[in-house]
Amino acid sequence: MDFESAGDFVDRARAGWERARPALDVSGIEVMGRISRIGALASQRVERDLAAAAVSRAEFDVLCTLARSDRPLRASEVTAATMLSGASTTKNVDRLARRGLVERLPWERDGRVVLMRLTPLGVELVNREFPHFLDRERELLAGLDAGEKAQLAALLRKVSARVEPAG
Amino acid sequence: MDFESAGDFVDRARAGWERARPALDVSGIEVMGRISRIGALASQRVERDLAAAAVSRAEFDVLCTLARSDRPLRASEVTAATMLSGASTTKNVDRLARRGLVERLPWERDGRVVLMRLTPLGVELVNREFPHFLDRERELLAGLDAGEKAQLAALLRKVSARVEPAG
DNA sequence: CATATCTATTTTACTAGTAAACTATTTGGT
DNA sequence: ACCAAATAGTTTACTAGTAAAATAGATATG
Repeated sequence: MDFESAGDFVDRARAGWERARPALDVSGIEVMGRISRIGALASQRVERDLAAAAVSRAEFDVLCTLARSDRPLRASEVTAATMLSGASTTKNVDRLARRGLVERLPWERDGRVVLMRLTPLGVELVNREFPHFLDRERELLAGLDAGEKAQLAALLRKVSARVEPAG
Repeated sequence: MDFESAGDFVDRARAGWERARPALDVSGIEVMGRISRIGALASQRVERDLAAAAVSRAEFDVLCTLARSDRPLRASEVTAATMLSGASTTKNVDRLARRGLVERLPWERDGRVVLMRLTPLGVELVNREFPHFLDRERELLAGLDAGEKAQLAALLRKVSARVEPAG
């Protein structure tokens, strides 16, 4: 097998390390290096797709989090789902609320809490854009057959279980 | 199998979508959703580890890119490896050069090009920190045996081949 | 051999994200 | 009931990243 032609970014990085630091076992980057790289590339593509709807990736994450919930969510629940800081949630929701895509509600049981939910306009945006998002994700995985996708998902779930803060 | 207890973040997201939008096939998120989530969590951990050396993740990426190369690299080559913009490379290298970890060289064959390489101090930092980085990556994958890691790496390489811009 | 065009990097002006301080509210101890 | 401590969210002050303009050098064409 021709090394250069078969190699992706991580194969090249690994070859570099093995030449530069032969004593180190760098095999660990085979998995995490690819996860970082694929994640970053996928994120860029999705961001470009979403430009049409004039929402950022982070804003879309907020919208999707609310869209798949069967009840209004607290700001802190949205923060946990999006992996951004609480301050970012405030900013993103401010912007989305100004555009009429999301609304804030008080919670009668605790005045500190702010509940958030999609407006009809927000629901409409998600109904329009989320299918395109799914198409893009399917396209990124088009090199794998159904069995490989299932295997990959199962292995990643196993990693996820260990990496998730509360898991 | 108890659904709630087995689920990671993506299992919960998928269950939400299946309740909220039963008509959509959201199985695509099983892979890309986990890649994004694991990537973001891993990135946070690594960033925290690197705080000890007072370098950011992005700066460490620059240092590692130079460390594994057998020749000085152009600014544009560093940019391609780090997945950030050219403007970011300038900023990161400015900071690293100010700290004496990296140096810029002119290239006699083309005056527009800037070559970059580690200083001895930069080499030292990578020699000290890169092993910790590898330890962290190994720890994140501790839930998998060697065969599973190899399988996961192979499947990710297949995705990578399709997603890489020039692949 | 000009000079227009292209290319590599840096600079500028701006946006997004964050940690820490702040505000408002609740809770628990007495 | 009162007040200290804890909690939820927002604001502030700052940093990192970017797109587009600017700079400087190379290349090609008449």
